[in-house]
Amino acid sequence: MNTLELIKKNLDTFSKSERKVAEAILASPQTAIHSSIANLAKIAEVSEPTVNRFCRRLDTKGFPDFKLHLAQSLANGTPYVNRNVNEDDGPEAYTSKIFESTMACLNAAKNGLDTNLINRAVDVLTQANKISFFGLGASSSVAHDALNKFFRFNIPVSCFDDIVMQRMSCINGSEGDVIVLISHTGRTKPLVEIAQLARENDAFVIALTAEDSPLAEQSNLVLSLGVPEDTDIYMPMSSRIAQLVLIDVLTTGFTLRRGAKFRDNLKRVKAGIKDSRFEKTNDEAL
Amino acid sequence: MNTLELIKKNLDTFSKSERKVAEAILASPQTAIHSSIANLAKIAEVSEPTVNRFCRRLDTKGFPDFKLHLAQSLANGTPYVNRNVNEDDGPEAYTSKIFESTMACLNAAKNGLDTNLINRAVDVLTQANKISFFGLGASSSVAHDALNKFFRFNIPVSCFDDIVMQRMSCINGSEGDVIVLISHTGRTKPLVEIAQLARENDAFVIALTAEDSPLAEQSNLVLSLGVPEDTDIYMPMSSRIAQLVLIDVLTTGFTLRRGAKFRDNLKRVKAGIKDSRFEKTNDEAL
DNA sequence: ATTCGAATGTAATAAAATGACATAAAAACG
DNA sequence: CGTTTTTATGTCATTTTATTACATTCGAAT
Repeated sequence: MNTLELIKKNLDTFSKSERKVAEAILASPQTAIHSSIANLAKIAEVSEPTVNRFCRRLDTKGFPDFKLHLAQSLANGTPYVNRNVNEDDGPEAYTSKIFESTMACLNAAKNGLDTNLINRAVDVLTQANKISFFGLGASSSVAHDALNKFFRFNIPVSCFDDIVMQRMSCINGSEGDVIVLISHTGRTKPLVEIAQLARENDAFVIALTAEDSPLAEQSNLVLSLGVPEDTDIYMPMSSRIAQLVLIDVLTTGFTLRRGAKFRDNLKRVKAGIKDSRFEKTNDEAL
Repeated sequence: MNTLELIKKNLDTFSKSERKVAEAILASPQTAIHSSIANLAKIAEVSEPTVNRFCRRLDTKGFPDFKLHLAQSLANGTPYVNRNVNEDDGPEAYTSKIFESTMACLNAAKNGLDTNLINRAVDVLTQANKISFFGLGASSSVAHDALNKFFRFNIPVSCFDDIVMQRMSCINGSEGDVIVLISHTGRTKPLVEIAQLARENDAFVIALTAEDSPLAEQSNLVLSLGVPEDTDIYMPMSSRIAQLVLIDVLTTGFTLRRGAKFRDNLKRVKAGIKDSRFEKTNDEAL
């Protein structure tokens, strides 16, 4: 855990002098990591061994080791705990807060992912006869994005954000079809019904959604992003970014699995859009 | 700059013994930060002052200071320099590489952004009579996403990924219209033409695109993400994520600017989708 | 009020880092 | 090709820094 947060959290478990040390560090972490133990002791108005004991209490080997941990926690982007945007933030402030919280969220998502499940999902996708991506509302753009990526593999792939089309597509389904359903909450009724319908028609259902949600229960394979969406007054932001990155991961896994043969396909698609470009075209998507 | 990368880059500027130190550190940075100077000297098979001199050469005050820098650079997500996916990566490997490179990319984007321009863009958006988001190909999902966000503000907003619709929409435009064009390269011909057309019809054109691109030249305001897209054989991934986060930033700026009054609107939209959900509905998007 | 135990500080010790100097290696020059 | 000069490296002494052992103080409990 972030050392700085750890200190903050344990403030009341410290003794009087140790708290002085804690406060001196919190007041200026940057000073702390560049001070000797003697210097920090003077700043905190305690003795040197007290500082040392403080460090040990935080599960470090001693003062130098503690400085290392602290330095790392300072480097970690989010120096202070609360990164929520508030009313009177200026452009500078809210821009970096949003970027930082998105990064933190991706980091959390990364750590919470089960790579075995990802591998399974890639397995299933590579063997699919046809792949469909469905999402509603905010998740529909994630589905579109997935379409845009998978379509380059030159395999049958579709994407609908219209519930009627989704239903029809499911009904016409058959074994070998893979349906990828995207929903952050996993509680969107129509989508849960789609999952049922798809399975009744022998399709394989992969869900990008929350664990233990109704949608998860109806799916064959669940890729959950343990992103505790900050239920602030704004809208789902980070969670969706994490979904997109997960799509990137699946796409990459797919590409690797299919091997060199399929990489040629990508090149062909890219070449195809080349002449709709101005010169100096470096080959990626529009 | 990242200390580890710095060492790697300057490998050939070091002297023979110093290179030994560099290699010992690169071989196991984790060991390095937990060693004393004596220990590291022994590992690298050099004398202690050599290690010290090595540290100074990297613009640090000495060995302890160097360890601090190194520790920070190790904490920064990208422990090793080359984070590109390669053929024989397993799920574990490519998953974390993609997440990490996305995070690194967001960090770069964050640092490269001009918050003054963001503020201007928010200004323009709040004063718009009508906002349109246009993108083609991979960027169309970004446009969709923007639509999904801005539509909640209860203002006239549209989004087309069809070039004909985009043209028509521009032709019907008038002063007070704001067109947001999204293109990573800024070299997609049709979109550049749209920019021209829009301006001829007195619309204000905001471009999310590369600096100094044809599209940038045709726009009133350019928000550029200095994301040097890794032109590997895969597809644009990180750059698009950065665009999405930028949309998040604009949305947030918009919300803050409009103040409390408009936040009620958001609540109403959320309430509106509530009954299409299963119980335990926490109010965010689908 | 007294005693016990925890918390803190003092001073000695050990460890680590740095500086000064000497030597060895390499480069430049005749 | 040898000599000189420069640069790089190592040895050893010094200083700084961290840690340990022990003494003292403070505060709570009896």
